[in-house]
Amino acid sequence: MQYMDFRSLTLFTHLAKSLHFGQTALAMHVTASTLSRVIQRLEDECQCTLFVRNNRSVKLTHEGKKLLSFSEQTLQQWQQLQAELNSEKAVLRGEVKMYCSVTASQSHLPKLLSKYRQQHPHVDIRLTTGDPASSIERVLSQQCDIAIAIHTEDFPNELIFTPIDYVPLVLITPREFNLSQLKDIDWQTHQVILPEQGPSRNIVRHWFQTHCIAPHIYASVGGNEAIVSMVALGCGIGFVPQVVLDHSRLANKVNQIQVSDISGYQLGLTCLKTKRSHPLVKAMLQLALN
Amino acid sequence: MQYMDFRSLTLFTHLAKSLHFGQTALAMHVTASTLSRVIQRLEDECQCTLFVRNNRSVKLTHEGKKLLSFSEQTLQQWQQLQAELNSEKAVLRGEVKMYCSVTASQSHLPKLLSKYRQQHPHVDIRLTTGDPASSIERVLSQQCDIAIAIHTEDFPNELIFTPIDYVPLVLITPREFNLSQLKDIDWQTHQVILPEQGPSRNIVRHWFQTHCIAPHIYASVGGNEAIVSMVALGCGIGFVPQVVLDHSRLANKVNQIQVSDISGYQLGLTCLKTKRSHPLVKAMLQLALN
DNA sequence: TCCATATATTGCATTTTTCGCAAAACTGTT
DNA sequence: AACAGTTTTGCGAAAAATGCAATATATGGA
Repeated sequence: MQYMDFRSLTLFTHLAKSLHFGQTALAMHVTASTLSRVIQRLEDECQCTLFVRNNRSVKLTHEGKKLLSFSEQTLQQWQQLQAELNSEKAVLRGEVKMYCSVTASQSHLPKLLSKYRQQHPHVDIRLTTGDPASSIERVLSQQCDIAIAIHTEDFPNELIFTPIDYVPLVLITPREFNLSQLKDIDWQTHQVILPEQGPSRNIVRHWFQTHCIAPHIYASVGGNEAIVSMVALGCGIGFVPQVVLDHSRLANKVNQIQVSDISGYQLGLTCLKTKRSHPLVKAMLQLALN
Repeated sequence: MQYMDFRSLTLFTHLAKSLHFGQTALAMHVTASTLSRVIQRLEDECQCTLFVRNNRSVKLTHEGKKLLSFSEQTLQQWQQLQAELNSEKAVLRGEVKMYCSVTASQSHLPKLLSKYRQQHPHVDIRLTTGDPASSIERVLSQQCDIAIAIHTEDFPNELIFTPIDYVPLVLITPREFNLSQLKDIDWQTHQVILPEQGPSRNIVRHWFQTHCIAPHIYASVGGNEAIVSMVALGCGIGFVPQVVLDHSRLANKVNQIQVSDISGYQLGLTCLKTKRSHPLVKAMLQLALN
């Protein structure tokens, strides 16, 4: 007979909100298998079912809701106690080197950094921006401590990944083409601007493939901002991440078309596993979870 | 890096009140070594000292007090939640066989049983009374599920022991001898009634030994009640457990003398380790801890 | 209806953690 | 200085947790 612990409660709490084992497992840096067993143990200890789940859906039971309320309250009090106990000691000082794409530095970074600076005003943040594809390499080579990166299937095992946001891809068309729905598009006529590299490259290629479309390629360009520019100029149509568009000055020159069955990608913070417990890094990751 | 768990909190809470590793370890069925390390882990996680301790004294720090208050509150809420979750299921039914001495059945058992019956009215309790020395044997042979027993050094490993009370020994003298202080006693003159067997036998012998006293023995008798009788009759003086005296009708025929440096014994519940998790037994043990 | 896909769970080998015993270290007392 | 009572530590054994890979199962579409 084992005892309730705060880690299990944390996992439970996250799951109770996400209602998705895979996502919670990813966010909390465990495998789905581990998460599944943690929940099983919890149910064993509470002697009741917390989630009604088949392989397709996860729902919180009445008992689960009770535990959730207990759990949230307790964890919150625990955090507060910790804060009290470490109030003096925990004035974090030092330097954190970060890396992210130009886009991310405008979209997701500001909120994160402003919170961070507010909580830890004595920490210096050295930010480098550049090609998002380099994020992982930069972290691995320790050129930076934390990077904003995209989660891929072959994500290196020695890194941890903390999700920040899910970024969908949208199809954009020149405004003057006057296209507003997916079915308006004739893939034989309209030329397409593909991403030359980066994570969206494979996603887009895969999408064309499953739809048995052989697009007329106008150009393969590097950098999502460039795709927006070319589409805005009327060269063709293309897929870009939602955030890129949201922060583009050319957004009003194009039409957005939501494509339901194209997957986006998971944006998050990444750092070396070995640095996960480093106080400055830990504080940043913690922030991303809230 | 491990996480806070409710077992650690429970151990901590007990220790914070007993301020004695050995006692807490005994009460919570772990070794002192384990307890020590649990506390170390706790301190490690809180990043502060919870107890100032050398090998002679244990004191709760300011941080310790904060954690204690958190801990008590949380554990209490947890218990309540568990009660809510299991409210229907947990109507305990069945039979528990108990064994204890006649004295204990009058002194410590009533409170325990009345609480138990109140909480679990559908549980039948079969009580057998008899020689306290047989307690352990009865439990081992499964003639009973739980017994009130005295904790000894060579307590069997396959049993668990849950303390109920510490029973001091007192020196009693016939009222007419008019003795009220230890130093009034001339061990050359006054004859002594020794327990023939039982746990107090060794304690008393040891006490005489460390004080270099070779008592004049009037008689060795079996059963503490008998000692009280003989002392009351004026045959001599002797040591008996405080509880025995408190429940004796002859208490007013003798004088009590507190002897500071004679140890008493630990009274508690005992049962087979294997039965510890049996619901009916568990409920009883739980009761003894409060 | 059957298949492809997404998702939770389980078997198993490995790693990590915990436990208890015995010995050591420490401290106040005789 | 030896002792007695307590806490702590070293260490080997046992237990628990974890990740990977395989399995089971439900859902939606061809």
